Amino acid sequence: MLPGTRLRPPAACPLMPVHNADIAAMFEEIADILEIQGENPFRVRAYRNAARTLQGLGREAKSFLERGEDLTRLPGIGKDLAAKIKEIVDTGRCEALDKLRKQTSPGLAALLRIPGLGPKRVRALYEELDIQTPEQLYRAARDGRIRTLPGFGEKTELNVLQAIEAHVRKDQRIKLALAGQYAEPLAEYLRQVKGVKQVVLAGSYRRAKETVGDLDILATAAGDSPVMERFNRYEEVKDTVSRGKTRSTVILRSGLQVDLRVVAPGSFGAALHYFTGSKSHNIAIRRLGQQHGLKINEYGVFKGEKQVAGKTEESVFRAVGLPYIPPELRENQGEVEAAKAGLLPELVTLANLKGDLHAHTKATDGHNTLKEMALAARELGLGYLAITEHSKRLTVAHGLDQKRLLQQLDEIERLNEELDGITLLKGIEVDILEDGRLDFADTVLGKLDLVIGAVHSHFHLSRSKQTTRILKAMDHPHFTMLAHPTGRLLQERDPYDADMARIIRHARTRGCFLELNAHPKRLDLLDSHCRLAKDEGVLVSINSDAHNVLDFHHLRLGIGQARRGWLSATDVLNTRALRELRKLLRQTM
DNA sequence: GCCGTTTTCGGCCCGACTGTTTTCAGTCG
Repeated sequence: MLPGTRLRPPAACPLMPVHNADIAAMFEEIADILEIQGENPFRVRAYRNAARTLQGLGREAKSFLERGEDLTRLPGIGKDLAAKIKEIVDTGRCEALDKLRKQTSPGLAALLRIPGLGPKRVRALYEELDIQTPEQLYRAARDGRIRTLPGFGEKTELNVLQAIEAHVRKDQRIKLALAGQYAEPLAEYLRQVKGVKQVVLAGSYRRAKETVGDLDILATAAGDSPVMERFNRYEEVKDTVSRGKTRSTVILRSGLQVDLRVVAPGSFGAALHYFTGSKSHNIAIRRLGQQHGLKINEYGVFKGEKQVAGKTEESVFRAVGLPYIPPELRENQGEVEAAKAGLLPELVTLANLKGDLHAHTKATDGHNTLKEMALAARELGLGYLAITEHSKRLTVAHGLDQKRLLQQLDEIERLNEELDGITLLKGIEVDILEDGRLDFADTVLGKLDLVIGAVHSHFHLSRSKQTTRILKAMDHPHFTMLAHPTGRLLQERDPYDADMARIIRHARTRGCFLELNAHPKRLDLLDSHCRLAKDEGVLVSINSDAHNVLDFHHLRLGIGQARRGWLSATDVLNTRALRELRKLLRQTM
């Protein structure tokens, strides 16, 4: 099967509410078409920047307009784009996009997604060979027609063929935790090579993004080190995509692409900054450099010919008058401005966590006993652990009914008397039923230290029904915390459609909490939700959702996600000591 | 199309690698 077109979400129709993602998709489409038409690349970038701003906003553009707030205050959005956003929100359409669509073939944007094809080549393929879809491209390449075009050759034709085939086979991104399993051993292998001084995993892996598209590895090494040679001979390497003296790209057997960049030690900081990204953060920093009369590249910070910084990342930031910005914040989502103003948050760390408020045992779908889970949590330095089994409705997980829950509460009490250094809290992960009721009676829920509510069914309700359902559950007097608030499973299931901004505001009103679920598949709240929660003063609990004793290590992933959401220790519920935690929990009951 | 310690025009980040070229365009990150 050919890749077909990776379809964008359809442009919103006038009767449907328009979300930021819809507007962003329309702006991206405009950018694609303009790019193929050979428009001013900076104009193209303006649309892409605006799309990014909208996606990271955390609040609907619609609500800005309803409150009469000025959209041009947002970064990368000026008078023209603000007017287009308003047009899209009001009508569901964008006249400029409609016009562009008429001028071009709808499939061309999909061709841009094929590695090796940029706007120039896509345009040439369209104009010379009338190629409009990946299928047509595949046939043309197979028939040897691509090589006849000026600027194309045999090699390019072969690369196109392979790129399309690879495009079909592989999922584009892999989950952060899985990336680590490939990345860490490879980094360790490189560290063993003669002459190598430092090896660091950079890119989106270092920024702790939920998924990673490729691995970026930075090394410093002596001039005669065989590191590049050894990299290309790593036993998991299947293909070498490109290979130079300072930079190589390979594909591992797993399909994962890995870039290695080697620089001299004096350039380490500049290269690490450059290679960590994000791209738009780097652009912002380089622009700031220009304002200071400096040129910044991966080799250092330069005033004229002279290198003035770059040995460490700190020195790069210092050169442009900024404090160190942690990698997780480098998305050009306000971190540069915050750094300038001295308003960067001191981000939460794993060491700040004093406990975990979501875990399962053998009683439902977990694999270890209460005691084993308690001891494992204590081993990691946690002082408390909430046991939060599934409720009876979740029969697939062997959810607890009232009798079994009460038995478990007794057992927890006995264990708490027996164990030192860890306290088990009595909880439940209760199902939020379709109508917003909870899957247990008040009398039972009242006996618990905390009640975590979760949606495990009816994922496809309309936005308004889903939102109402969750708000109603939160209104329940015993409701403490909303678990995995978006319900997404990375690369498996989209989040359910619910108004997160409203849910977060409601949590503030009700005095309850939101979970950041640290499971490698979940990692929700999203970063933008974390920022919203922080702004609203809603505390977030970073929970492992452990189903066995090894799962507590997932907390590290949750911390990465929380840091990307700008959270400090004070913004996180389970950084509190047990006594203070109990006080906070009681306030919600 | 955005933006302003070079502010309403004229800039807009910067370099490596490949392939098709004889000096560089295109793509990528």
